[in-house]
Amino acid sequence: MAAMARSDKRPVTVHMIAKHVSVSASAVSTVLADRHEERRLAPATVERIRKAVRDLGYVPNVAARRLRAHDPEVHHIELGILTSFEAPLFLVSRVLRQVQRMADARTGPGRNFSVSIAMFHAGRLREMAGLLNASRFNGVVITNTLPDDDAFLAATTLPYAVVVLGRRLPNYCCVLDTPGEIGRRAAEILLGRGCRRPVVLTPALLTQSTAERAEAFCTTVRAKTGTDPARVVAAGFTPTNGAEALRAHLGAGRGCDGLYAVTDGLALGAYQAIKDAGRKIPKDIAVVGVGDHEHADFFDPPLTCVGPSNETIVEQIVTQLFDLMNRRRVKPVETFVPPSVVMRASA
Amino acid sequence: MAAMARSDKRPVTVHMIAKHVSVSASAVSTVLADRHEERRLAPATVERIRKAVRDLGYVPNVAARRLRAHDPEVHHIELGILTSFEAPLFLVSRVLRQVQRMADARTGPGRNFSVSIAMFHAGRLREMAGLLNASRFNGVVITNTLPDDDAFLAATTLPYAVVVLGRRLPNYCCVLDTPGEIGRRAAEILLGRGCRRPVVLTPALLTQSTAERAEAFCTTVRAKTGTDPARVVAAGFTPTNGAEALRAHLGAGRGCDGLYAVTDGLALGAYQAIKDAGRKIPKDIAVVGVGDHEHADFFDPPLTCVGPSNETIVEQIVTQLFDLMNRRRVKPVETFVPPSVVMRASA
DNA sequence: AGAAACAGCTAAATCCTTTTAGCTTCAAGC
DNA sequence: GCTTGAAGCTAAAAGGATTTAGCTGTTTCT
Repeated sequence: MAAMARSDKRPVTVHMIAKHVSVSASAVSTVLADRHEERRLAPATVERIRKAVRDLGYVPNVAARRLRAHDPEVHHIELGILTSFEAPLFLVSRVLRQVQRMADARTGPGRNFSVSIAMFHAGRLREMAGLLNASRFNGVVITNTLPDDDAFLAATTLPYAVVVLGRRLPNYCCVLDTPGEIGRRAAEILLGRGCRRPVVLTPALLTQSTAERAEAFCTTVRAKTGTDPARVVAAGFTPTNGAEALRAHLGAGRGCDGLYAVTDGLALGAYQAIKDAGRKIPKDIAVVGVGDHEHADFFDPPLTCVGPSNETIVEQIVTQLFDLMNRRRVKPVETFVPPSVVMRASA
Repeated sequence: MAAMARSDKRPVTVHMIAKHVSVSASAVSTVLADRHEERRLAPATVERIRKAVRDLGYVPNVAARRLRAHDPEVHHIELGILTSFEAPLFLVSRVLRQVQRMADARTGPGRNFSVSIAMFHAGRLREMAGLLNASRFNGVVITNTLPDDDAFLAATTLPYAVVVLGRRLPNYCCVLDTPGEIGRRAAEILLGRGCRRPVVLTPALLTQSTAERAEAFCTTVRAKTGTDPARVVAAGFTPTNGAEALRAHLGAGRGCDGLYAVTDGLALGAYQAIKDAGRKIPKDIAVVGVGDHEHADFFDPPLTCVGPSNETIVEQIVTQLFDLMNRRRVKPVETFVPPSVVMRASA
């Protein structure tokens, strides 16, 4: 039966079931909604329909249901946060909560919102259903894209409200931290503590933001000390990757008295490697992260962060998204948010 | 203008714009899709339409677009993970990834899936748009519900594929850890280490699962030692809440040589309170968590966990969800997954 | 002058479901 | 024999947007 459904050319519709059982579409719909009692369908008919529904493998078309079911007096607005599967959800969930808050404030009779998170495979944003023909969302926030996705976006202007978080793309409203600032401040903190052998820890696959942080860090260190910092490259961006990479570096006896990790996941792994090597944070090695981990404050010792200032970023994103939807803003703008520095015990 | 749009009775449709400008709906649609060049609309007309679109505050109806835009040869299936805003996303994102993996495996010509996370305000699941009339999802996984939501679900059988994670509801397929097991094992570990004054740390607002963990823990301790463990209640479930609650307990001089935290967020906060009090983990106070935190392995010391075994749970959920959608399973079943124990350094 | 090309637009069909109003047939009641 | 009621079903409209085919004038070419 299942195989039969699989091999069918077209999706099964209510009409096809109706034809198959020789009844009307209305009868089928009635059964699907479990309202055959109140509408007095004969039990035998109900059974025949049920069987056909099962045998043909019917799956309702939600778009059609929605169109039909919705109250024509109310406006239903669909918002999405688009992020890659591979990325952590911390910032995303903050954005979601804030979007929801603004949506709730505008919800009333005649207007309501649905906010959801949809994920794409990193580098394959273009394959996401309904993106191009605007048939899924009234407005989206896009984040955690890879270079391929950026290229796709740059080449296609999506015909609805789009705010891009953390990337610069000329044809969209973009919100991101002030270029170069984060890496520079991180370098200043480490050098300010007297670090002589700073190290930067990055994942192998750099995004626009991580690349820029590393770059600015190196540039600043070079400018102030004349030499480039060591670069330690982790296989991925999990704590495990970070721990392995740093362990290898420390194990090889190469010096390190200050570490800048371009994501907090890596910093967390670095903590473990540093402690395993018998070094103290911050006495032997000072550590600076970026504040993209929910619990940076509960690291041991608490992690000093130079990073995007999340409240401001989220606020900007949401304001722009709603402005775009109201057509109050027309031209794309780039918004740079200065980094926030949170000094804690690790540096 | 915006005010005007706000006060309108009904949502603005393409037809309303058309009437307003005295052109046909086709013309308006053409302009909305930015295809007026290829379809040779007069620039003046385009401008008039554009102005009306702005003035009337048109927002497209995505359900209608989707119905029209979709390729009738392909079946589009919409899956959702429904969770509350307040809950952490760790397990949710694992479920999502696994659902997506199974969906990808079944995607082909003629069949594709969208998976998304939708959030509800804790206790107000019933207000989620499209839940009741099945006009939003073909199948959902529901989790992180509060008692009010559970009551709502128990009273309403949603007419599509639903799997409930972490709760027992008679009318749905439920997947959850074996009742009582987690708390019991946690107690055994602490008592096995010779703890005499075990403490259980819980949030003030208990869910089915947290309540049960605490209960089973207490029962086991009572059975083996004759006395109930101390109960420390945190205001919420963040690390900060946990730290505050435990600090108060330790500060008051009440004893504690073993701690069971019913969520890892609380355990993380507890670590801080314990260290601040100058006590060592696990020497002075052993700690057991539940493994719902992504990085329990990178706590310092790594957190010993007795908790749901996530791979198994996620696998069960996804299997059942797809079975339900294929109508291969009809009756609701309860699936209990035995807890997994991960001994690390904290106990 | 007549044919062809073009500019600028519209009518109607289509996507899939659900619901409303109402049609047929048969049985019971007067 | 005629009305009434119920049982069991159907036809058709509606929901909003998009697209296809095609219509009406005007201009250009021969």
